[in-house]
Amino acid sequence: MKDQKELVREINERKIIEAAEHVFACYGFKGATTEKISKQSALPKANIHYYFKTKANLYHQVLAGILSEWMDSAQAFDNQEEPRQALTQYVVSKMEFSRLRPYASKVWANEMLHGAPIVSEFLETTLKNWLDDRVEVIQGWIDSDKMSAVDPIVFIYMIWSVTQHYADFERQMTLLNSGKSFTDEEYKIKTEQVVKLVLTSVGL
Amino acid sequence: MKDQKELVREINERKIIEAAEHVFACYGFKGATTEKISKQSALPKANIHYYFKTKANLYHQVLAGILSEWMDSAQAFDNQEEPRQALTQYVVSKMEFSRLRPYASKVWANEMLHGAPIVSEFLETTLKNWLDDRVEVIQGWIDSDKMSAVDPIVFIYMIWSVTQHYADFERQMTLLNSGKSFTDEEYKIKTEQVVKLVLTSVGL
DNA sequence: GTCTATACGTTGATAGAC
DNA sequence: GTCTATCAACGTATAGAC
Repeated sequence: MKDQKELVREINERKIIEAAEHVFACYGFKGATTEKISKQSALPKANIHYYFKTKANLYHQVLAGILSEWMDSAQAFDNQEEPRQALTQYVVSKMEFSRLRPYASKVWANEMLHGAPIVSEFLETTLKNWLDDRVEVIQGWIDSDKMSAVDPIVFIYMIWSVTQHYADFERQMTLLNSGKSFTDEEYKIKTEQVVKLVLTSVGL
Repeated sequence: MKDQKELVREINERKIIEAAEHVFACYGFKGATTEKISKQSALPKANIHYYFKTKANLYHQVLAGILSEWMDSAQAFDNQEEPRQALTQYVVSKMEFSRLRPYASKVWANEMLHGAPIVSEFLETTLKNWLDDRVEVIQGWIDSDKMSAVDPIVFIYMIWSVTQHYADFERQMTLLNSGKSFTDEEYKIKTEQVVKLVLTSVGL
């Protein structure tokens, strides 16, 4: 049984990581101050350093959490054998991630924009392996005439970009929508449209 | 005829804006320091302030330049009457922009990620008008059965995201390509693939 | 117009009382 | 483990010599 202090530590670390993800997403690594994170988490600034030692370390841990979630949602691709079902499920899962975890997506985008200094290794190993495998699966579908012949990499990048756009460029979309965010119902329809475009683009 | 000093001013301002675009793209607004910009432009730090007064003002001017280029490339959409030609030209033009001006695209993406504090007004007015007009054009094509019935907005967002991805996520693509950037020839092929996917997605 | 030296504010991090 | 007070480093901006 966990003692009191351990429990407090867990709760506070979670609070801080959530707050940090929010602040890093909104201001970037440099623009995010430990004071902003402390206010967002409703915890004193010194506690941020007590729990995470440095801002850089906190950022690392935020990214680690995002990577682990990213890999989870990547599994949606493999739950189905047929391209139509697999791609639908994957796109829907990516769109849900953008809807539910926009800050995570933005932190990720920010890290990429600025040269991926922290997650380079993950990209070169885990993600590259995942991508290579998925390219093979797609190539298999193409070879057995289940979808049209396209460059699988270009196709996957299209799925990533179009789905992540709904998180990363949320602000642009809202401003172009007369300042109104999409309702859940609207977002559901947008998701269906995205699925349709993606499937149609490869003849499904 | 311009005198010597005016010429020097023009040349230096251009140098600084180019350097600033590069540095803002790589480090974000906060992460970009006037010292980095001064080194990148090979001009003393004090001159940055002499020409642009504040870092914020310099950032404004960098964004203004990007907006103006953005509107130029937007015209590619209107050079053709038929959807196939218009969309092809537009996608190619967006892909070229990502290839030739990756830093501009990244500064833009960064501004969006962090809530578009500077360009909100442009988005709500100029860009919103442009978008509304293009939505009408696309709806016209749909109504006259020249392309399949899709949500024009979702479709345009797809074009934006997939083309801009090649600039903003350049680093991710390079790392997933065994550390090698795309050659001009490879990029040309990728562009053709993107055009094909976009056209096919709406039945063209 | 150019550039060195510096003032001032901000921020990451810690010491030390509780 | 919590939190206030404070330091040291950095970065923007400017003053003033050339």
